[in-house]
Amino acid sequence: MTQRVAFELMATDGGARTGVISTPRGTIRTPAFMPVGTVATVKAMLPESVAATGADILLGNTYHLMLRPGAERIAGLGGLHEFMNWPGPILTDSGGFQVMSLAGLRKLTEKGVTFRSHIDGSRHELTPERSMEIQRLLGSDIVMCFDECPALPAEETTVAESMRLSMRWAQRSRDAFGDRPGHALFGIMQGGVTRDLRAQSADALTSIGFDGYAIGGLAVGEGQAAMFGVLDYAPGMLPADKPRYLMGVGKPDDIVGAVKRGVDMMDCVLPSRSGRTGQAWTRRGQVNLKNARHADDPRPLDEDCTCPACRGYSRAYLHHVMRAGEMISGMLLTWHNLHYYQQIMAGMRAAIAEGRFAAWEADFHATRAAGDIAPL
RNA sequence: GCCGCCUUAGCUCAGUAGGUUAGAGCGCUAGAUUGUGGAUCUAGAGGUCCCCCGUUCGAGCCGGGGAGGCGGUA
Repeated sequence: MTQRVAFELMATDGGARTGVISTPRGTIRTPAFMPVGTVATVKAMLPESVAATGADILLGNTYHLMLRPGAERIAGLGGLHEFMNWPGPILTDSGGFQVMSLAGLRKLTEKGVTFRSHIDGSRHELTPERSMEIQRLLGSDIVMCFDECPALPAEETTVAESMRLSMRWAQRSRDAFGDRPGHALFGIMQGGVTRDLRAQSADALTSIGFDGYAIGGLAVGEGQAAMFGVLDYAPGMLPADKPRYLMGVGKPDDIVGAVKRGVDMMDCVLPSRSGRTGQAWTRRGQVNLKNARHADDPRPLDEDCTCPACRGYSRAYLHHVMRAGEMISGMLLTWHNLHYYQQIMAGMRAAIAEGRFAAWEADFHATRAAGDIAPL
């Protein structure tokens, strides 16, 4: 396991890029969508099923796994890959985002964050050093720096101070991570929707030096137009020879727009969470299977989709099991959504490689604009 | 037959010293969800307050009669 994590850029088409990230645990085709497996499970899915959708890499989460079952316990059981039966690459989020979104009574200092668990109220401390240790114990292949992610909109001075703190934490993360062949450390750009702050953040990160660079602090309330506004310049501020990871994004059209602007990796809870709440994402846009109009519809969700939900079940059945709260509803729709997301990624990779991304994107939008199939 | 209790939204039920437009939970119809709490939030539709008569300026509420339900009893 002395092979280094490396990124090879294969082709570009406009701003869009395609390539391969190689790791000792396998290769990651980019642009890549990473299903989220927060607590050592992609909810409602077996790992082999997630792989069958076309996913090369999963996300795990420092915050959730440190609280339950505990990083030391997972290390004692052979690491996260062994523990959850996913042999491929895993990227772990550092916990900064969850401290913002979940923890109660958190206290932020230069050193790190003290907070109370959302599970049992117990007190914990997370610092860049501890986050690096937890991600090492988990055996993460791609480790994320510990950062702070402010919600938008926020005062520019607040965003600036937060960004500078995250940059100091990035240096401490880099120092604590050390040199670990076979494992990568990604820095996280912050700076909200202010170009100058994004530039300062990019400069800080590139002077430290990372194996890849994430764009954080987006899709947190600013809206797609503002997000695309940042993505029009942010990827270009990062080294072209390293992967660029847009964190937490997004809806299918967010993903396409991000790849168009030079993003190589993304993750989002949306396909899996939506799958459990009845929202399907298809070529034709968003379809809510809980809606009454599907109750008598014998047609598949998408007749051209090859996922198990579309091959074997009617809209009426998906509607029924979703309304009845049956577990298979979350399984089928999650599978479909993850499958569709990976189809988008595969389509973009092929189009970029062949220099026809613009045509692919036009078709993507035209198919969506036509809308869902007509009600019976 | 007699006695008691009950009848308010699709369901289960609140609601009176008699006072604008009668409420809740669930369900239903929709919406939101972006580095996952299988979480949560938002909005909407829906009523002959069992029926009739009366008292009253005014009745879901008070009086009389009737209908239906549940329980007890002969």
